[in-house]
Amino acid sequence: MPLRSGTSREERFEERRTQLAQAALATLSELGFARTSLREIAQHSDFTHGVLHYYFTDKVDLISECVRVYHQLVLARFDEGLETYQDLDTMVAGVAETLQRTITEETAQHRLWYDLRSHSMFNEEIREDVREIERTLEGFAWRVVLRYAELTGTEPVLDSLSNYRMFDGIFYAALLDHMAGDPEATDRLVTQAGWLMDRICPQR
Amino acid sequence: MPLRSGTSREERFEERRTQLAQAALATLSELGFARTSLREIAQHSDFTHGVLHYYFTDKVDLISECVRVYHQLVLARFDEGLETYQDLDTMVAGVAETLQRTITEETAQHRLWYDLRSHSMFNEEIREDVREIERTLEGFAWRVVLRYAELTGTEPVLDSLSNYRMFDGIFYAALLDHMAGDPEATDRLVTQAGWLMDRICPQR
DNA sequence: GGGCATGCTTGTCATGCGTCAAGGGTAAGG
DNA sequence: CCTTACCCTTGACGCATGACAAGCATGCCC
Repeated sequence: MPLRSGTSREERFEERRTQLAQAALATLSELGFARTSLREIAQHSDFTHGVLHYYFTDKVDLISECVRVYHQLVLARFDEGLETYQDLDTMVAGVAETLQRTITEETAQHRLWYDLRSHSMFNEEIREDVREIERTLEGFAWRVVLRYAELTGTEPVLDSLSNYRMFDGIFYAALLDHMAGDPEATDRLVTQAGWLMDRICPQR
Repeated sequence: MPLRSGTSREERFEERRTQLAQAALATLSELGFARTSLREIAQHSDFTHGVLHYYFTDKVDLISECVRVYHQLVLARFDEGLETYQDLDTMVAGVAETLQRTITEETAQHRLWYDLRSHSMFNEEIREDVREIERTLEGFAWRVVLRYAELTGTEPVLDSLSNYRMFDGIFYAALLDHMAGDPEATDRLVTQAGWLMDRICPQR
């Protein structure tokens, strides 16, 4: 009966849902939204396509769960220490390295996110989930800026939302360039981010 | 035989292709990429689905033509006079008004563009077409900045590509917000654009 | 150890897709 | 007036999809 004793039925149910959503995420990030079918998802997991209908009422339900699981991943990834940066040089180098690495190594995940956000333009059912993730990203971007301001002894002259939007703009662009094979994409991103940061936290 | 006498076979062929691509664009901007089928496109035109295969070898051929037609539309729209702005106040007001209007009135077309760009992440065949359009947009954004610099007697301190990417970032964000029902989306865009512009063309 | 709920598989259904072939209507040219 | 070339419609195909129902296996409980 239970896969793991000591857990209730509901817990096990939720656990499986999460597992399946994770498998679905892997497929989505490879093939993109448009090409991903339920059978394709099942094939990339240890199950068959029928099980998806046991755990999800329909495809939209699955996708929504995927978005929520993705959100958790985003949260987990960005938890890592901003406070470890004790001086400006370390932070600048660290952020630059992180940007470069995440663009080149986590390309598929970022691509999935932007694909998802695009689909929220046409699919109202996932729109709220997407905005929730955006709020998380906005919060993260803001914490970076605040730390930078702290280390430079300055004050941000831009609001949190605008700040996020501008950084998101250059990040998305760098991702697109990188995927198109542009070798200078990440360097350009770092330069642009530095430029922006200095304008958001101007030295007196 | 000919729809219009005085035109060659090739010309008429190209003309029909363009017409059909325009009809396809209308459908795409309404339903989005994922939901648009050839039958759906035909149903929104004066023809039946079979004709699409007479004028296009396959679906990718159609989409490519759509992107090219869209590009022409973009070019046409942005041709309107930047040089009519004779002083700074007129320009600021004019650009602000244009931004507000295009977001609220041409929502579907912008949405289509970002949908298209997203799909270029997974569909390599349209990637080059998309980049071509981006170059056009970049050029337009740069001309706006140059005109602004001229009227303020300043010099841009950012390169053309970075400039485009940042403006595109806030524009895309405003579009998403507007579609999500946020009534302040366009006002925020104008504010952000002003902030950015002043940093790109700083007063000495 | 028989009964039974749970978890997963298998097979099937209708639908809609891209593609294509065959054919009809129409107007120009002999 | 008849032929011919062109443009478009119709209908059909093979296939993939989301959804679902029936059934099988597993392991707990009485």
